[in-house]
Amino acid sequence: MDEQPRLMHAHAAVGMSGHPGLSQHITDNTGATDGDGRKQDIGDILQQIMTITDQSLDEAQARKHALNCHRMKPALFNVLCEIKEKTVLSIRGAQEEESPDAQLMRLDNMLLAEGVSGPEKGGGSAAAAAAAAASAGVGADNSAEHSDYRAKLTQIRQIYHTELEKYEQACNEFTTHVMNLLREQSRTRPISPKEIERMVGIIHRKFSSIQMQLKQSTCEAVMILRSRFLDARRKRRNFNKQATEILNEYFYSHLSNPYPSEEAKEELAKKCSITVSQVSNWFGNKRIRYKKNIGKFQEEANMYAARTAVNAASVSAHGSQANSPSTPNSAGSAGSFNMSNSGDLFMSVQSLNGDSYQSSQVGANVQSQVDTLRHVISQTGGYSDGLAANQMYSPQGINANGGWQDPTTPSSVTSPTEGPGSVHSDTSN
DNA sequence: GCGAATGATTTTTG
DNA sequence: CAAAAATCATTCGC
Repeated sequence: MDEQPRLMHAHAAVGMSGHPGLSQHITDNTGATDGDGRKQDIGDILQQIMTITDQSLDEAQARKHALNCHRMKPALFNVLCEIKEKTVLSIRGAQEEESPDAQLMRLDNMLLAEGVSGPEKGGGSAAAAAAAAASAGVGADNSAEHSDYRAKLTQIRQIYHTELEKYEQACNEFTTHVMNLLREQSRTRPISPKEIERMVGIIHRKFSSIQMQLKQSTCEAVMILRSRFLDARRKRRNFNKQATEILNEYFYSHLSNPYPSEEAKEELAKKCSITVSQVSNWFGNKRIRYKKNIGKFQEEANMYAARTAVNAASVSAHGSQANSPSTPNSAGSAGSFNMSNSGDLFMSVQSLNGDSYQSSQVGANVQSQVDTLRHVISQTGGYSDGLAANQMYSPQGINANGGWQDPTTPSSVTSPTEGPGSVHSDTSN
């Protein structure tokens, strides 16, 4: 119970509010042990702190100035800075983040690829480049088709750039502000330049994370725009008539094996001014749709077969080595040639089929139809110049299951499977 | 406006 | 993996 009176004493001292020298007296008065002395020191400091509020501002300024002018001040400051540095560093050392960097790079690359964040500022050129890249090889209709797309892309670009600039400016402003503040405070607080640097780093990281969000949302916007405007399904255009004719001609003249090789596809693509994959699509669609309903395509098949026959006839008439059969440029040549002749040619083939052939009656029983046709084809194997005959509306390659045999083998028009001589002509069947 | 046609994409298959 | 089959999304003719 010795404590109580001393505590009371301390309180009393604080309450007494006063002179700096007072503690001295108290210490002297109690005349206590070492421990007691330290406690007394704390009381002393407390009291000093409490008295600060009572001091006038001028007095405080004067004290501050006195402190600043103290000869030991710089040394003390340095020591404090060092200690702080060590503590802060030890706290900070643990965390290191590299993951957002990769993502940021991905976003940057994408924006660059999309022409949003390109080096050039003139909106038109970048957008045009992007549009050209996006629609490479589609054909002649891009400029009008993608003007809307380009406008929207430019809009996104502008928003992106203004926002980016805004963020950058805000970042710089904030950074300089904080730096100034810290520099000023470093006169009264132990703040080392390194710490300021670190602070700037933190600020930059924060702002770059905001920037990343901006970039991400820009990317999303571009993606949505892309899918909306460049999705080929949405912007489907029918091929022009000439292209369709060329494709159909190839298809029906290779009906036994309508699988154009890569080279053939390339050539067709070039001729039709479409892409190779479009040719592939076309043939895929054509094969499946033809096979599904041969009857529906019979007329078309006949037409193209006749045309091809004309072409072949014209070729054979002009000399065997004049025109390569692989270039059925019939659109022009067939027109000039005698069209009725082709009709006769076809009619004669049709007549070989006897009474069974009628385009309207097909469909009911595809299986029997296929069989019949196959039979007819085998009978017409020896027909005239050969070239045209076995190419004519001849699904002989279609097997019982409705598929073309051996689709992997490259097409070869000029090598029919059946020998013309092997078939004896029993047209009565 | 409707349905067929058609080019493209997606899913299945061998 | 390429082709078939199924499906989607658009165009076109009526």
